[in-house]
Amino acid sequence: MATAARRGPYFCGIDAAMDVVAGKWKSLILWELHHHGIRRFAELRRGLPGVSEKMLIQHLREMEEDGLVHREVYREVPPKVEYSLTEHGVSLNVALASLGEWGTARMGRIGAEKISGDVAATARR
Amino acid sequence: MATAARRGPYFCGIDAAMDVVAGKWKSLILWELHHHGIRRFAELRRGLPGVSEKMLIQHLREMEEDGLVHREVYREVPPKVEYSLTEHGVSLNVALASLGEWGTARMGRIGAEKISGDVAATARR
DNA sequence: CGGCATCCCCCACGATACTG
DNA sequence: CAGTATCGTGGGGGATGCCG
Repeated sequence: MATAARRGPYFCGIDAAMDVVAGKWKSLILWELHHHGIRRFAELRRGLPGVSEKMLIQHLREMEEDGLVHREVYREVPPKVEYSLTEHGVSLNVALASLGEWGTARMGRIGAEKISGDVAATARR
Repeated sequence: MATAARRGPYFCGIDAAMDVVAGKWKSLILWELHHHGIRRFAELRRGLPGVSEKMLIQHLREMEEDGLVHREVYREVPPKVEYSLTEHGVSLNVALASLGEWGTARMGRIGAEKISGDVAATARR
């Protein structure tokens, strides 16, 4: 069963926000959806090298439950499902922007490498 | 041995930032140190109800290794150790501010409760 | 006071296989 | 294509006890 966020009680706002973003891939899913607007399941998979099918769907479901992601199902053959950010999800991404800049600066500071596009999934421990 | 951040490679800045903040209490430690400036070990413990001694010291060491926290040891009897944020740690906290506001807003949205205590009580705007 | 050492548990996460 | 189902595991994290 998907657990999603524990929904409190929290120590403070950061605690509540981290709860929703906790999970190995959630912030990356946010990032991916933010930059592409709408993405199909397979597109998301390709955008997140190394993610397993199971974790991707699980995180997506939890984020949907938390009101961050919208899931649109098209009853066709072959199946087609589109994921996008809700208003709430967009606002979270905006709030994450400054953190992203900090992280980028830190990467330069410590000389960390960046995973570009479809470079090896194995790069990630 | 403490692992601290994996130090890359990363997908993006958010990835790098989340890596450093990942851990059940790290963001809360940041918050606590930010609002009190300098704190002794026992003070931090009291400010984070529920944290175990082991996790607190482990997270503090990792954050020190990541350059976020400064550890000042006084060779006295009884022992005295003071923790504070480095410049880098302060900048991370600044970057976390907007996320904290988002989380606070979300708490209202979903009707989550707040853990009352030193951390929450000292939060002011 | 401020740690470090140990034991142990749970579950987030991964791998694999199958389905509408 | 977009999922389910199931099993196994690593390590994050809790509890407890000892030490300078």
